[in-house]
Amino acid sequence: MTTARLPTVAVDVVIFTIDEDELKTLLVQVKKGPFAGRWAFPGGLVPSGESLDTTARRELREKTGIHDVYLEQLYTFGEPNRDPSAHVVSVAYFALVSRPVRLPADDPKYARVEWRPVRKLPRLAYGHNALAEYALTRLQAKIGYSNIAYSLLPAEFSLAELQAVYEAILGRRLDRRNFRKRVLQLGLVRALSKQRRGPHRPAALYAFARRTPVLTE
Amino acid sequence: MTTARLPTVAVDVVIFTIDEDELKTLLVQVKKGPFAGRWAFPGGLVPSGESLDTTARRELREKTGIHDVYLEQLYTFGEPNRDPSAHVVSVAYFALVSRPVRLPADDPKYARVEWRPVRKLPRLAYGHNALAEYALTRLQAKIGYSNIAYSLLPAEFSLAELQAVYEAILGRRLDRRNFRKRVLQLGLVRALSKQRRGPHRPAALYAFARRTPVLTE
DNA sequence: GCAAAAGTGTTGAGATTACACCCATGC
DNA sequence: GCATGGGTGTAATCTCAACACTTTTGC
Repeated sequence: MTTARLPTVAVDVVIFTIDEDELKTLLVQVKKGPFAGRWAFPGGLVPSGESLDTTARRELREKTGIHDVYLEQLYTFGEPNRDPSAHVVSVAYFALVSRPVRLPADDPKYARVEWRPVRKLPRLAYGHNALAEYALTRLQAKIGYSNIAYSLLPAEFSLAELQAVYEAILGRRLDRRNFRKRVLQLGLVRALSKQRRGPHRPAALYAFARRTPVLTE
Repeated sequence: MTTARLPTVAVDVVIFTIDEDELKTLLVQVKKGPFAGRWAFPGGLVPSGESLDTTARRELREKTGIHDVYLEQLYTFGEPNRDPSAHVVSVAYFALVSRPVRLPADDPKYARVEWRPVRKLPRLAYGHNALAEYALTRLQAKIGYSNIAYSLLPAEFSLAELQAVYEAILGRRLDRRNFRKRVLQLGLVRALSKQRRGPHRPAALYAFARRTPVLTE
C-alpha cells in the first residue's frame, strides 16, 4: 500500500434485504490491511473506463449473485483518513434485494460474509457506520414517495406482507386501514384475483403496478 | 492527456446567486482540450490528502474570492466518456453566494468567467447540462424544508426581498400573505425593529433566526 | 392626491390521523 | 367453536391554497 499521487475511486454498497421481518444489510469481514478482522460494507475499486453504476452492479453480482436489483447512488465520502493506508474516495450506493440470498462459501477477498440487522451493527471499518445511517435515512424517506419497495418483494404478495416491509424499514408500526387505503389509492399495487391459503383466513394477493422505479408524488 | 490506469477525481461546483431577481450560475470558458471554447461549471482535480469539501471550497475561493458560503454535495458522475481525454469521476457540489461577486479579470485556467441565467444555459462541456438540472432541482426542493436561503441574502432584508429570492429559485410567483405567514410561523426569520426607507411605504426588516443550515420539518 | 409597494385574515378543500368490529379459514 | 390473521369506514384535525382591501410613504 503506497500513497498514490492522486486519490483512487472505490464504490461501496449497502445491500438491504428483509429477513424474518427485520431489515438487514450485507457485511463482509476484511481480511487484510489496517482493518483486518473488522466488518464493512462490500466494495471495490473503480477501474478506468467503467461507470460507477456498473462497478456497483458488478460488486453486487459478485457478492450476492443477484443482478436484478434496485440500485441508487447515495453520497461520496472523500475524507483522506478513513483508510489510513491510502486516500480512497468512496462513492456509496444502496441496493435492495428481495431475499437474503445464499452467500458464497468462500470469497477470496473477505474472511466472512453475513446478513446483519442494520440497527445492531458493530463498529465498522472505513468509517462505514456513517454510511449505514445515511443509507437507512434515505431508504426510509424514499419508500414514502416512490414504489421502490417492489424490489424487496416477490411478484405476488399480500398487503400484510407489504406492510411488514414498510414497518421493518421505518422501525415502527403502521395503521392497517390507513396503509391499505394509501397504497391502493396511489395505484402503487393492483389486486390479482388470487388468494394465498394458509392456516387462517386467505389473503388476497397483489402485484406492484410497475416494477421499475417511479416517484409517486 | 494520457489514459490513466485508474480514474481521477475532480470536484465541479454549481455556484448560484441571485442577480436582478434572476437565478444565475457561474460559468467558465474552457481554454484547452477537446472542449476548448465551450462553457462549463468551474472545477478542479482533488489532490491526494484533501477532502472533497475542502477542494470544493478552495475552488470556490479561487473563482469568487468568497469563503463563507453554503456548500452541499449533489451527486457523483462517473461515466467514462464525459471527458474524451481521460476517465474523470466528478463529484458535483452546489454553492449559494449572496451576491454576484466581482470576477478576477484573468484566470490563467479559463478564457472567461461569467454569471449566466440558469434557465438559459448554452450546451455545456463535460455533460454539465445534466448537472445544472440536478442542482436546480435539489435547490428548489431544499429551500422548501430548510433555511439555506440565508446564504443568498444579506444580514437584514425585507420579506419582499426574501420572497423574491424564493420566486427566482422556484421560477413562479408566490402568494404574499401565505409566504409571510409561513416563514414567520416556521420561525425562519425574526423581525428587527428597523425599517428600510425608500420611495414608497417603508418595509420592516428581518434577519434569519439562524445563519447555519437547519432543516425546518 | 396619486402611484407604488407594504401589510394583514378568513374560508374551503383535501389530506392525514385515530379508531373498533366482523369475516374466513384451519384445527 | 375457537384462535388467528384478513378485511373494512367514518369522524376530527390539520395543512394548504385561494383570495381583496387598507396603509404608508415620496413625489
